[in-house]
Amino acid sequence: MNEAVVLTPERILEVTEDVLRRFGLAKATVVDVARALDVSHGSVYRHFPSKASLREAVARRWLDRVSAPLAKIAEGSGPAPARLERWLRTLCLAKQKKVCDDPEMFATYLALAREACVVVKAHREKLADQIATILSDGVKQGAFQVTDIKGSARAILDAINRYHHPAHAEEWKDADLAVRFDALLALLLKGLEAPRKR
Amino acid sequence: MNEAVVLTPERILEVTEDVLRRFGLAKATVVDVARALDVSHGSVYRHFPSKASLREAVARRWLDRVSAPLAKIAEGSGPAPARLERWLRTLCLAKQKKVCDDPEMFATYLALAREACVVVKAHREKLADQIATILSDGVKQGAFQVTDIKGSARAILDAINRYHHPAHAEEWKDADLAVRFDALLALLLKGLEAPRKR
DNA sequence: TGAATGACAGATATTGAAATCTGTTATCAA
DNA sequence: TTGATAACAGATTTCAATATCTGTCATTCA
Repeated sequence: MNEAVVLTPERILEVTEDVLRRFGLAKATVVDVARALDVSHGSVYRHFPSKASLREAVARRWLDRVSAPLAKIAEGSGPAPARLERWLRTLCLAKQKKVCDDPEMFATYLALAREACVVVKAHREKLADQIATILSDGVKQGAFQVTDIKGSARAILDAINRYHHPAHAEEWKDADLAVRFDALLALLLKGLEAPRKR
Repeated sequence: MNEAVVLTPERILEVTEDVLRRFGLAKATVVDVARALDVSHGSVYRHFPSKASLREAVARRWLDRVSAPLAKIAEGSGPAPARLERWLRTLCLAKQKKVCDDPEMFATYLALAREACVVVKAHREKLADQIATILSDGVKQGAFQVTDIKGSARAILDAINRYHHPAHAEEWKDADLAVRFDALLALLLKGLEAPRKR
């Protein structure tokens, strides 16, 4: 089964993800990971200086799966308003999907978010950068009137906080979620809109 | 000390608040409350059917102290945009102040919010109603262009979620809080703004 | 020589018994 | 008759002993 496979950080991350999915964050141990890799637990520490940093690396890798497809939308072409709307909807749907599809990894993300972990902050900053790309295009297209691109990008991300931050995941089951989200998007897009040339 | 004072629900709520502040939510018991009232713990159950409902009643009373001053602003007069801004700022400042001034009661509020407690939902609904009052005035004044008053009120409350929801209290210490909040308010107010008559 | 192991110490989690809490009610006293 | 108590049962928490985990490092092996 476990043949002479070279132990790599990537391999450790894969297996750690599996262990987290199986046991949950609270019960998963470095010893579990080592056992699954058929190595001593000391070997894991050659690649990750602590259990906490292993946990962060796994979360970072997992969150990158959320932000990578969004980057494609952000860097796309076409009218900026439609692109921003698509980006925002995609982000929130992706997070909503993760709750159902990958509950234990999502719980890890929630735990890290509660700890104000740098990985979650970096993820948020990456998302804001993507929004800023779209805003910048929108200004060039004359579709958006935005003076502070980065500040507005962050404001938008804050504004939809309730729809993508893991602390609010339970609320994503509310029957009126879509209606409320639509109303918020409409308000934000209107706030970004450049005056119509008449 | 404890003379023949009639045991009333109001009195129980006051003392429960004191017990919560002293011991914190996790350690405070009905027996503690009864002891502080110099009655048997069974007596508390004559007025509140369970520990949970006592906890909720205390939280409701405490949250009413947040929403009551806001109602005064909402029902005030003057230009709706300025009033809405003042209302939003007052809400967020009040919550920020509670974290420092009343940490144990705030922690109780956080715990209830995490449980999707009806008290917290009612609080949120009350806040949205107050925003709707201001929006309605703004529409009458020709300052706001809003088609769905209630929906927009909820959208606004969602938009500032990161600045008033207890789950985000740790983030209220961020150095850039004020700048980010300002940017968000500007965006929201612009989104509400009626077209200028030219 | 670089990677892995296994032993180790201190930290943390688990466990089962004991203590305490929550909610209830028969009884008592005013 | 109403409000309070104290006793009770089942549920939950606490506690101290034990087990396990985290992180480290001397030793071994390929």
